[in-house]
Amino acid sequence: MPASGGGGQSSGTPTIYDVAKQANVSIATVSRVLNSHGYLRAETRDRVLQAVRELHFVPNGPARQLSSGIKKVIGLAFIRPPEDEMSAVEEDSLLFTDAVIRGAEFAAQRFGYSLLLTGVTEGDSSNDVTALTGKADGVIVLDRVLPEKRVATLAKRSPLVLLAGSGKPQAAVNVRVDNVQGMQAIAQHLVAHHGFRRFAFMAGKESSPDSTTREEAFTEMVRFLGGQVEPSEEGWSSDWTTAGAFKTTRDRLSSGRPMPEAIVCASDPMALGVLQALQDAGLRAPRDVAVTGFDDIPIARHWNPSLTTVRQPSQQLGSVGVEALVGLIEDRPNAQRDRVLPTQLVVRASCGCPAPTAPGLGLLNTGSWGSESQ
Amino acid sequence: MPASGGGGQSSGTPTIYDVAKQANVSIATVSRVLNSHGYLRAETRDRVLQAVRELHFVPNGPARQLSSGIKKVIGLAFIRPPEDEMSAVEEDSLLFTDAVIRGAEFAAQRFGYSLLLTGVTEGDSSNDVTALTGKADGVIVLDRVLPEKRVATLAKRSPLVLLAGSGKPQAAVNVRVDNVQGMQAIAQHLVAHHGFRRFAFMAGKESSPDSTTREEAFTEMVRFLGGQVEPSEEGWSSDWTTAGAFKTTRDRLSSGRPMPEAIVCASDPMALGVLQALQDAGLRAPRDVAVTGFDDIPIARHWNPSLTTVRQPSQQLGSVGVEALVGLIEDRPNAQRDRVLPTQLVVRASCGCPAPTAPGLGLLNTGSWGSESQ
DNA sequence: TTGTATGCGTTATCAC
DNA sequence: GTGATAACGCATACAA
Repeated sequence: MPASGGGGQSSGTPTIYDVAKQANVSIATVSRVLNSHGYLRAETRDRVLQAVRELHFVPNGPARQLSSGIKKVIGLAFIRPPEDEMSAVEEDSLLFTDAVIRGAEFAAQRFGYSLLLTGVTEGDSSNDVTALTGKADGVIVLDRVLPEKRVATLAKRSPLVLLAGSGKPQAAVNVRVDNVQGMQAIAQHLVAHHGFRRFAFMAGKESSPDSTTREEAFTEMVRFLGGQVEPSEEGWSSDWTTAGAFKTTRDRLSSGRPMPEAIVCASDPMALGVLQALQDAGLRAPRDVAVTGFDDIPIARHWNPSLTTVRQPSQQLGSVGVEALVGLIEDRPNAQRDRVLPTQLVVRASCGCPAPTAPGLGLLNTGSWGSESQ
Repeated sequence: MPASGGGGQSSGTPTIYDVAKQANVSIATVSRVLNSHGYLRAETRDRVLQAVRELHFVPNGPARQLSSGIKKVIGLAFIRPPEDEMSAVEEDSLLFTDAVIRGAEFAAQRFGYSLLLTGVTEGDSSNDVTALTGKADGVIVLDRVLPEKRVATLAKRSPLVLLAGSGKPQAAVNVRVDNVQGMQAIAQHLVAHHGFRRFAFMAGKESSPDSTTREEAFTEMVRFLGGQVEPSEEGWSSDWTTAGAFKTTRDRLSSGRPMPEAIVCASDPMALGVLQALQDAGLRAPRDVAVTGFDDIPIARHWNPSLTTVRQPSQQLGSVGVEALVGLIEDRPNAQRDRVLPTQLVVRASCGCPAPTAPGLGLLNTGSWGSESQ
C-alpha cells in the first residue's frame, strides 16, 4: 500500500495530486475544474485542464464514488442458462433478455448511468445480487432471479426494480407487461374467430409467476366464453424451453389421448417446440391443431407456419425499468412507480388465419446498429 | 460529510464498523473473516458472521475497490445506433453486439468479473471510453468505437482488448475473426463450384477495416483463380446497412450496365438489401445473379432464398475477448494475446446450391436462456 | 477565487 | 489470533 498521499510521484496512473502539482494549484482546485464547481479564474482552469491532458489524467472511479457516495451505476441481474443448454432457437433469437439489456443500457445512458451486468445461474440465487447492491446505486432484478421473498427484503436495503415479475410483491417498484390482457385477446381470437372450444395450455416452470398469470388469465377467459382448457398439470407442463415443450408434446401425442383444437403456449420458444413435435408426428399446424405463443421473438415471424402470438415490448421493459429505478435513486417526486406495459395480439398463420405479410415486408428503413458484423 | 469513523451509529447502510461493534471485535477481524484471510478462532468467525447476517451487511464496493486497487470490473464499449435507425432486419437479428455482450458476460462471470456496459454513439468518440477506464480494471473496445490511433494511446494507459478490429493496431491485444479465410472460401466456392468469373463486391463504409479486409481477400483470391471483381468504388459502396445496399443496387440496376454473375457482400444485412433490390427489378437470385453475405445472422437461414454466407462466432468473440483481457489484467504469463477466430463457409441457396436443410433442423437441444419471456 | 484538512469504508501492515 | 492504524484517491466544508 505505497503512499502517494500528497507527494504524488508520477509513478503509475496519475492522481489528482499529480495534476495539482503540475498545474501549481491545490487538489481542491483540480477537483473543482473537473466538476465545474464554484468560480475559478479562466486562466487557472486552463492551466489545470492542460495538466490533465498532459498527464492523461482519468479520475479514479472508486475513489470518486466513495467520496461522493454516488456511483452512477445501475446493476442488472438476469437469469443465465448453462451455456451448453441453449437450443438453436434460443441461441439464434434476439432473446428477451438481450432486448431488455439493450433497452436498459440505452435509458441508463440517457440518465448518465452505466449498466453493471450480472448473470445469475438459475437456482443459485446466493449472494451475487446482494453483492451487486454494494456496487451500484440501485438494482434491476429480472423475474426468477430471486424468490419474491428475497426481493422484498432486498428492496428495503437498496433501490430496486422488479422487472417482468408477477407484480404481486410489494417491492418498491414493479415494471411488467400486461399478461392478462394479452392472453384474453388470444382467447377471444381463438374462440370467437376460429370457433375453438377445447384447449390445452403449455405452461413454463410451475413456479414462475409469469406462466401462472398467463395460464390463469387464459383459462378464465376461455371458460367465460364457453370453452374448456386442459389444466397444464395434466401433461402440459414444460420448463420454458423449446426442447422441454417438444418432449412434453411428443409424450402427449404418443399417449393416444385426444388432442385439443388449439395449444396455447406461455412463450414462443415453447410454441416452436410444440410445432416441431407436431410435425414429427405427421401433424400440421394449423390444419390439425392450432398453436400460439407469447413474446413475439423475431423468428416467430419467419417460422413456417408463422406464429400467432402476443407481442411484449421487451426493449421498452428495460428502458422503463431504468427510468423507474433512477426515479427511486434520485428520489424524483414525479417519478412513476409501478408500471404495466401493454401487450399486443399478433395474428399470423399458426392459428389458422391467412399469413398476413409477404416475406421481406417492412424490411427497409435506414439502419446501422452493429452493422459491420451483425 | 458526516463521520461514522469509529463510532458507527447504525444509521444508514451498515459499515464494517457496525459489524465490528456488534460482534465485539475490531474491523480488521471483520475484514479477515469476510476475505477468509489469516487464522481466526472459529468462535470469533461465527460471531462476526452472525453480526453480518443480523445487520444485512454488504461491503461497500467503491471502498473495497479503492483500498485494494482491484475493481473486478470489465468495461465493454460498443457502438449504439440512434434508436430510430434500426431496420427490421437489424432489429430482428440476434445482433452482433448482443451476441458479443452475451459471450462476454458469460466469460466475465467465470473469472469473477462483472461487465460494465457503455454504448457509444458513432462519431461521438469523446471521453465515454476514457471514463470507463477509471471504473474498470480493463476495457474491451469494439471496432469503430474509437479511431485506431486512440485505441493505441488508451492501450498504454489501461489493459485493453480491441475486438473485431482490423488486427493491425499494435494495441495490446487484438481479438478478431478470420475475415481472410472466410472470403477465400467463398471465392473458391463461387469460382470452382459454380464457375463464375465476373463478380462485384458490395463494401461497407469505406473507412471500415473489416470491409476493406474482406474485399481485398476476396478480390485477391478471385484474381488468383482467374476471375475478376468490379472494385467497390465503381458503384458498389454502401454503408453496412440493408437500406444502403438496396439503394446502391437499385441505382446500379437502372444504370443499364451489365450485371456481374455474383454479388458478394461484406455483411448479411447488405446481402438482404441486394436481394430485395433484385427482386424489385424482376430479377431473381440465384437464377439471374448469385448473392452472398457475411455473418450468418439468424434470418439468413430463414430467408428466401436462404443466404449463402460466412459464419463468424460472435458470442465466442466476446468470451475470448474477456479471456484475453483478464489475462492482461492479472498478468497471466500463459495468456494468449492476439487471437484470430475461425470463420466458416455456410452454403445455402442464394449462390445457386440446393437449399441444404429443412426448416427447423437442429432446433432441439435442451435450453432455457431467458426462457420465460424471450 | 483558492488552499487546508477531514472523511468516505475498506484492505493491509504492523505490532501485541 | 487479534487490534490499532495508515493508506487508497477524491470531494467538500471551512478558512483565508
